[in-house]
Amino acid sequence: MARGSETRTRIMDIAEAAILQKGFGGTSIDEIIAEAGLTKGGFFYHFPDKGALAKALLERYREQEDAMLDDLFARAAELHDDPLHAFLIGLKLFAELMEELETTNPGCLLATYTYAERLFDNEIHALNREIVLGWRRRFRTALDQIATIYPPRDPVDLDALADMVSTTVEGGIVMSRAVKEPGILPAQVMLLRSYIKLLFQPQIN
Amino acid sequence: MARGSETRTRIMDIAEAAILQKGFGGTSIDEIIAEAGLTKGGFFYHFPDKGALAKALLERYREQEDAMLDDLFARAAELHDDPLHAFLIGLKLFAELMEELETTNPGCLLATYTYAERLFDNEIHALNREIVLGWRRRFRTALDQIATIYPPRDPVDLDALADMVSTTVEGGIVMSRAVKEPGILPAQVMLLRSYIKLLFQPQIN
DNA sequence: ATCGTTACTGCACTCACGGTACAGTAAATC
DNA sequence: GATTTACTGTACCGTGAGTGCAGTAACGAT
Repeated sequence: MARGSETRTRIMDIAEAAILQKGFGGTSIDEIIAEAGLTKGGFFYHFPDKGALAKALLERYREQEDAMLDDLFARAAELHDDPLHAFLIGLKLFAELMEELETTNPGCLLATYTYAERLFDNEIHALNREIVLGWRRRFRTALDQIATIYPPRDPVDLDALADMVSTTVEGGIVMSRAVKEPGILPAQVMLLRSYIKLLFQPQIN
Repeated sequence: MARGSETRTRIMDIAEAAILQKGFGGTSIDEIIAEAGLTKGGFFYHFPDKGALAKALLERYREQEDAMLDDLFARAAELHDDPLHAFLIGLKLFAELMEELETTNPGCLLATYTYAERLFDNEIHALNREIVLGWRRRFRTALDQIATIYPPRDPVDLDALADMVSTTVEGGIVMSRAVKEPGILPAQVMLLRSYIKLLFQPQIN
């Protein structure tokens, strides 16, 4: 049992790194098994097809990402009682994190799957949807708490505003990759932070 | 001469529609030539390889997109002399446009290329970079005019703010696709507009 | 009228990649 | 000691990208 799940994990680690660099279609099974030191039969013992590998990676990615966000915003909440300030601190911490991991861009996997071909079945598309809707719920909860205390200075739909966090991250990754400037992603997160601040912070007259 | 360029255009039209739906890797040459009614030899007469087709599509896309943005913000400038209000009108028009073309998402092609595999060579990556930097210059110019009149209420880097337009569009497309709600993209553009408004509009005390 | 170029057709092939099938086997587990 | 787990090894199939090249119909220029 331990021997098998180790191999499975090793396949997934190698595949994830390769896919984030070269895309899903650009990563061949041959290349994965060569690096993992096993044969084709060994690969297909663990995963019925390449799509199953994709799904397993996406599920693992969601768990890791959720844990990361839970931890990050929990730490932010400890630093400040006020929900607005806690959220702003959370976004700052998030921007700093994005600055650190220049290479292994998070969110990548989801966007890779969204954009890449029909190689993916409905299960993957449903999972993709679930992940994004989970982010919406997460940030919506935080924004609800803020909006009850601080009335927004411009009428906004809080679901759309919650989506703006994900939009900024996904868009920031596309931009960072296209221009090859890793600094764009954290800068965009900080602009989102600036908007949240202006939108909710009471004016000092 | 006319006969040849017509075929070339037909190939590109068919390919673009297929790629925007199914991704680059998910679109086969066989399927393109079947729809265009020609043979493999005919395809490779026009394009040395699939990458050359991708490059031609991206170049054509840039021209169309530039023309669209030129027209849109020129119309907005006609509607209002003030650069801030003209920009806000431009973003509104842009959001409305995004609402109309639910199917053929613009920006798609660039993000598709950014995310998709190593199938693309350095020329394509350079072109991708150029396109994004072109957008940065375009919006930076508009923002410069705004900032000279209206001092921003939060210190922001105007290049990053210019990039925020592209980030919002690219991220909005990823989100719309992932959740399968076409309304997300225009909603995100309107949130960007809200930020620009709050950032530059003088307070009414 | 002919010559050369343009824009293909048709065919035959190679290689990479995803995937299938299945027989055999070493090591761990019951 | 028997069974299950986790593979190896080999051989094979279909699809898609791409090559190579000979032939040819249409058209413009001389």
